[in-house]
Amino acid sequence: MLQDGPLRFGELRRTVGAISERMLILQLRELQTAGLVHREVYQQVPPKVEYSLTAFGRSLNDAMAPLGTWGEDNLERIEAIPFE
Amino acid sequence: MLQDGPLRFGELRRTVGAISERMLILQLRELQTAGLVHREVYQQVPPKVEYSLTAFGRSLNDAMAPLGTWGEDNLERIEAIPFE
DNA sequence: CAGTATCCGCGATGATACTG
DNA sequence: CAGTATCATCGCGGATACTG
Repeated sequence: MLQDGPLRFGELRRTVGAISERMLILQLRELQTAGLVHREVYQQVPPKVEYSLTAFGRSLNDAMAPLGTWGEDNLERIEAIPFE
Repeated sequence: MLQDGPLRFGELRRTVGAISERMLILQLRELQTAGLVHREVYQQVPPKVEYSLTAFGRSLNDAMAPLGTWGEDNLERIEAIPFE
């Protein structure tokens, strides 16, 4: 599970790991449009932008938590599934 | 939410709705390989095949239930999200 | 640092026809 | 009824280069 505090773009990138810069941006824009993520721009140099969940985003995060737990509980079995 | 009893291929197709025959088969085979779905073949004419969840499948279904509830609870807001 | 812009391949999916 | 087989398309996402 990811931390819940606001994260800067670079932090997010490192935290998520296996995602290209392009896709991370596209996803963030989409989540923002959907009202799940809030984007806060700080007018300064160097640029600083923080992303955080909205209340709506947190509600979805909560709803997905059991699925995350299931994934952890069944990691071995899941990883044993062959690629078709 | 879908019913949980065994369903025949045609029933599944009608129940799910917007899915091509091809994709339904591919998805079912994949779910079967993953151990989430059980496929029971009845040797008779006309052919009869029933699909049902395994215990593993039910556990995933349970883990996804809260997400389903969230979706229902937020249907209006979700449908208001514009296509990008 | 936090993005944009552009090009491009390839796999996912649809459409259609056929079968035991 | 319950699939399979084949072909064509299309847009997702990777790679790379550039910018305020």
